[in-house]
Amino acid sequence: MATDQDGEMPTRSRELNTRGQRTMARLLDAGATVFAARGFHAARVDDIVQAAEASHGTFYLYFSNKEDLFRALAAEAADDLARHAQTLGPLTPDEVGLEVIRHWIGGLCDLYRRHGPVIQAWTEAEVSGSEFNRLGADVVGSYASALATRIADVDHGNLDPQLAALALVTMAERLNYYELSGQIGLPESVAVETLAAVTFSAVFGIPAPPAVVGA
Amino acid sequence: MATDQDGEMPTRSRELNTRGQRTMARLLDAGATVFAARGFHAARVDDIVQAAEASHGTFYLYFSNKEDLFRALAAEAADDLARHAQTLGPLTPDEVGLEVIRHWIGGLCDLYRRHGPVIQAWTEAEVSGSEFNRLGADVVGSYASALATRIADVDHGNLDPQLAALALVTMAERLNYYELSGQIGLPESVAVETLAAVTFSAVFGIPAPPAVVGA
Amino acid sequence: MATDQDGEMPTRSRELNTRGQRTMARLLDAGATVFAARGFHAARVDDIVQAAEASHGTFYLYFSNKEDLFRALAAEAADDLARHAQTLGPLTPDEVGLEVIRHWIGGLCDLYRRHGPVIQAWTEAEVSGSEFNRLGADVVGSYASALATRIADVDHGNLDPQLAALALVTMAERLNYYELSGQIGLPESVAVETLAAVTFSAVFGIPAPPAVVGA
Amino acid sequence: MATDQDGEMPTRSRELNTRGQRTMARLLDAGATVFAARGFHAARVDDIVQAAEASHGTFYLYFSNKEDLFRALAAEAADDLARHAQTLGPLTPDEVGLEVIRHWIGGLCDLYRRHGPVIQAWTEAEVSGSEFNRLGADVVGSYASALATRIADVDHGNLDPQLAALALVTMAERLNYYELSGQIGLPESVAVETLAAVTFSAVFGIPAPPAVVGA
DNA sequence: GATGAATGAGAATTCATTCAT
DNA sequence: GATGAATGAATTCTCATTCAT
Repeated sequence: MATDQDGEMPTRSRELNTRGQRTMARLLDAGATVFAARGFHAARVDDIVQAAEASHGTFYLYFSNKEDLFRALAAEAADDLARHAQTLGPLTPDEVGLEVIRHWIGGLCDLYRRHGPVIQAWTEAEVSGSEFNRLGADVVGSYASALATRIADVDHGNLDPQLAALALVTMAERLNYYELSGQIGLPESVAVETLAAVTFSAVFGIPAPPAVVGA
Repeated sequence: MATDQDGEMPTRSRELNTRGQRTMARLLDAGATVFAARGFHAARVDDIVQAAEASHGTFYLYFSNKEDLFRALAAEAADDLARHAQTLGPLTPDEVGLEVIRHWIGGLCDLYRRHGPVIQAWTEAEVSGSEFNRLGADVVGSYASALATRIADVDHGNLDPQLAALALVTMAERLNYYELSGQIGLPESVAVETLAAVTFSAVFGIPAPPAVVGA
Repeated sequence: MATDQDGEMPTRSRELNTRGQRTMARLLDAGATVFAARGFHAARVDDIVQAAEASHGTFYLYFSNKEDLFRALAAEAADDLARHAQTLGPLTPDEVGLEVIRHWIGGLCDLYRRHGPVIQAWTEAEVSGSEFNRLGADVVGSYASALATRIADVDHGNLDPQLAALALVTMAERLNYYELSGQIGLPESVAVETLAAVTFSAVFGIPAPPAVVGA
Repeated sequence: MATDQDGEMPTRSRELNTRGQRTMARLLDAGATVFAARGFHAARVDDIVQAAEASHGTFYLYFSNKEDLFRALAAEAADDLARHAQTLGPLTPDEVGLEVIRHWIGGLCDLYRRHGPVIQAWTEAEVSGSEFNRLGADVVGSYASALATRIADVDHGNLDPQLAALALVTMAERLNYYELSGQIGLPESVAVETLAAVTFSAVFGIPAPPAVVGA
């Protein structure tokens, strides 16, 4: 009756009682840590298992392989980001509008920081065409279309809203990446400020109002 | 040009006669192809050797390992890019300035397209701290400081030139990445136009002059 | 009846109350099913446990391992067969003698069909020298000596009764095997008829009397 | 160009020079030995590799897995047997006919003895429906149809030629099996004699002529 | 009696690298 | 210069069995 043939889904197919849930959580945490430290490819199941203080067999009780665990982490990150992407309100060419942008990008940066390791690992996770590429593209797409909608409302005619939105979003994404990867070290607040200012200028074709000190 | 950082150097120390040069070229080509197709980690020496119609032994005659070959490809790409980064001239708040930006970004896009596979592979090549990360950061850094210099010349005071330049360069880089990876398909000319317009707005705080048809 | 050959005996030593008996029966049934479906080696304890809707722990409450459960099934089959082997009466060179043979072989076929999965699995169960080989040899031996006795009674001098009996029994066994394994599909009645006719001819050196229609 | 995607065929895809051929032969020999000693399931790649005095890696250079090596051995055995099956000439109800049968069955026994380990292992190799079952059924089928043709020529009307032939062939096969597996020890010559006599009786419905001493 | 989470030894497989020819 | 057979360390994954609840 049970069609036991497929490989992928030891997880979530079983009702787990408290002990099991805790073990699974431990494995997920360990996974996040290890992926962050070594990247997806270099991470060995053995590393994760050790970090989680579990046995090899236990790992495969909960996940069918390294990718399966990673998928769980990635899905969570993608959900959080996609949900946040929708929160951008209408934009006005004034200090209020700038604050809206600043707040939205700030939220993006926060999430990036929280899920950074996973996001970076999924960039690396597989080559063109993998499910993780799609996941990444979906997230970027969510942000881009949210922003595109607001740009289209303003529409001063000089920009393709879709494309401009995409460019601005990738800018935010990538600056976060460089910051997180430690290759370039800058205070976050400034980065958010800069990203917001560039976005504002691009959307309205005017300089961003001067930053209010202490904002 | 390559300054042989370490102990690995079976080659380039030897004068190669014609046959040897051709074999080496074949291996480099094959490497570029294979890295493009499968990414750095998934690429096996065996793949490269087969694509080059050479033997395993031959590979190790020219390169000390997979990374060594990749380094050669990456160094070439990095050189080309770093050289091009320097070509940005002074910017003016008019159609001429826009054209300068457009041309510079266009060149960047061309190079990205030419060396794309290698660039993507080096993003993936290794995690935080690897020599390839440094290489990538260096390239981005070259572009960013070239642009920062020009922004500082203008200086309308609302932006940190370093940071804004960095943001704008990552935007260009990342949009190219998405275009190349096929996850998002858009006509190049438009992308260049959009990147240039956003950059122009950011630098001068005014809308980019309308695009001249056919530019 | 089972004389517990060795140290393994978590069960059968204990009086089981009704619940326990039912659980054990469920496990035995599940075992038969799973061994039939996947063979001895490929059958996992997990498969059996799932089929029996029991837990892993429960399995080891009743059997010390997979082999132990299998032994129980095999012993039952072997008992049935050995008992039936003894039921062959004296043979006469006429229609009555043929009917005796036919009936005996028919019974063998019935039992083979009932216990087929287990019989097949024990063929596979282990290589040369295992206890299951011995079990199989014993069963074949029982049949062979029963038949040998009757052949010796007739003794037309051209055959070694032991050997001929063995050959004829293996014939019956193996034809059943092929039929059961589905590799060759033939109506049972015909198979019994053919086996009986060949046996009759071999024993008496004359053709079997023509089959009575509907026999 | 090379469609490198499938798993199964490192072998025979490469032109092997002498060294390679010898290694492959060593692995095949070792495989036959190990399969004979432990059976298909219990045989580990490691056993084979040790017997062949080769390394683990070398094994996978020539075969994609244990099954692949076994397939090679099985195919050879099946070929030999299928070819021999065709060599049965017309049967006459006299000493000559008996000799023909005796010779044919003798050949079968010889081949069984030569390829016995493999034949036994393939019986065990996998459960219902595997390619090895089919192989076995094919071989039995070849023998059965060769014999069926000769029985049909005689046709004394009391037997279904197909079925009788099948029964007689399985008898020969299985008696060999028991002999080889050592569960029952008998001099070969007698076994052949008995098998031939039973077959002769079944085909012609008369006793086999007395064996000529020294035949 | 029953459960099912945890264990860990064991087996398979891959692939970078070496080396004799 | 070139070859390709051989190597073996590293890694993944499976499954019988135990044990705390």
